[in-house]
Amino acid sequence: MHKKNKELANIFERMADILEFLGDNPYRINTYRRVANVISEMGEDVEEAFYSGKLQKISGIGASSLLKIEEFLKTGKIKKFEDLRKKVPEDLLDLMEVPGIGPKTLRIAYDKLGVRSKEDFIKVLKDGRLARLKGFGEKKVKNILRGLEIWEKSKERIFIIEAYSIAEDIVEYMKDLDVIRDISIAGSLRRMKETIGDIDILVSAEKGNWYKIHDHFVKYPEVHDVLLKGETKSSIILNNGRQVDLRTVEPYQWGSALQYFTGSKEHNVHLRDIAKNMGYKISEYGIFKADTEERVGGATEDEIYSTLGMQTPPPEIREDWGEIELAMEHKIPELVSIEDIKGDFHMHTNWSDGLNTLEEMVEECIRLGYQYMVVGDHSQSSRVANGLDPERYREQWKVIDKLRERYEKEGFYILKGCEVDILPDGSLDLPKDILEEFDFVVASIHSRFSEDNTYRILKAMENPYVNLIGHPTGKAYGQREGYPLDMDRVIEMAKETGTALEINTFRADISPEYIRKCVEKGVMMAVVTDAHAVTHLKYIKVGVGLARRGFAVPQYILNTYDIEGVRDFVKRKRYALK
DNA sequence: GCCGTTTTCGGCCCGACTGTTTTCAGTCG
Repeated sequence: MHKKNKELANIFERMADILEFLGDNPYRINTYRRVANVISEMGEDVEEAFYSGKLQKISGIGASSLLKIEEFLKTGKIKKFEDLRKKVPEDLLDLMEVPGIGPKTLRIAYDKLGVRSKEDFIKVLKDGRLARLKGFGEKKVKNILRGLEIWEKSKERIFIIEAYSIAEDIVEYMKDLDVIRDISIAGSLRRMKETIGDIDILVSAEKGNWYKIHDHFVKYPEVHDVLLKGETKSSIILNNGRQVDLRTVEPYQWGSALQYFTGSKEHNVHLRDIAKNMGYKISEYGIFKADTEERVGGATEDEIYSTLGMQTPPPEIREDWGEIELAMEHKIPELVSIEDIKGDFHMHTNWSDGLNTLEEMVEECIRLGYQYMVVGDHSQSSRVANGLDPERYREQWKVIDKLRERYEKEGFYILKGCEVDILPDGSLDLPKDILEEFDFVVASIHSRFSEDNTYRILKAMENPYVNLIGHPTGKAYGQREGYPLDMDRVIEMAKETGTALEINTFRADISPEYIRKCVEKGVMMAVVTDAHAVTHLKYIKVGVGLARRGFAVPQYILNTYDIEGVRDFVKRKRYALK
């Protein structure tokens, strides 16, 4: 994220916390949070947006916020924030994030027990002084202490792939019960957000079976702690520290509940606003006429949206970043889907740093229903990854040729490829004579991660044999921020040279905003797993989710083309640039 | 603090769960 966006968003978030502690108007507090959210999610530099006048047009950011933003951009500070922060100890604001602790609790501890720091607060929890106050008690204190433990453990959000596999396991476990009618992942995970807070799972069943379902849920073998257990909602903490929420609804409420719990919050707020203006009311129980309370739908998500005269936006784009307006005009295109994917362009075998053999990778690709795959082991300068020199690539090709004899009869194609290093000067780690023998070449940067690498990528794209730029931004989730990069120039050059850009499932290194830009400019992209093991390959559906968040249509996703289309793509660039 | 083809003032989502309560307050999503 752009640095100033982050700073500004934090300030607005902080001001909201302070105002909440002070007992200010909740709607003002909500506004501050909304502003923080818009700034952090807008995907472009807040300073540029301010001076281009774009920021002024965004609904939810009014005159007063704009003044504060301007003040920050000019002076680096906001006076109102400086004044406010003197009124509340920093420590107490941090504690507001802890599950079970809210502003009212802290305020009482502050006023009645003189609590000024985290240590003070833990002390009054443990010595029983808080428990003796009116409205408090043993259990409340115990809950807060447990909340503190959980908070320490899971401060960060989880990467989508980890969340996805946890959620899939639980869904499988829940399916043991035959009384469940529908079950789905909801929340930010269904929206395929790059990082996930809590995992939400939604179930529909006849009301009489709800108790049984929640009972089964809290007995999941990986449960460390049960936060709450009810007839409609339960929450558990797993041994790995992750929280999972389960909700139950009646089958006739399935669509409205799924819509509601998928969010995003911003999408739902906007949608409810539209519904209200049209004389409807939406809740997790259905869509109702506002005046008569008559229920007009809610069994499916489509019933909700179509009642409002809208297309149903795919979950991945429900972020209130323009999808609602498009849905009203019925202009959301058919986005790329997992069914469109005919192959994977980037994976490693045990010839370099992969875990599995070539044949094992082939078998899994066939199991996934692919028509082709690109074997893309590292090149020689990636020594830690056991990169291949030309001689070893040629040996690997002999193995591939053998496998081809067997599989091409079945209509499955193994493409000879590589992930060639882009060297510091932008040249490639392999000579021309071998490059031209590959069917498909991925080129990536694996060194000098802190420098501006724009020129290296631009130069690599000018090479007629480079078909795909691997993890273009260099970001590796949880390990590394990306290197400084002029992504707009990269996108332009990709268009000019006929090179594709990678949507890398395990790194999530290209943001939805840039994917959207690629689609607008007509730049080809490829969804890849960058799999280093057989078990990684199936997560391509997460990569497709990331692509969908960027409004990617099949036309600009290379995996949707058949083997001939892929070969044409490679040929076109070679002819054009040679 | 923000917004307005009903409004420039008066709304802004609201229901579930828990704990401490005898009817509700705080927190969460």
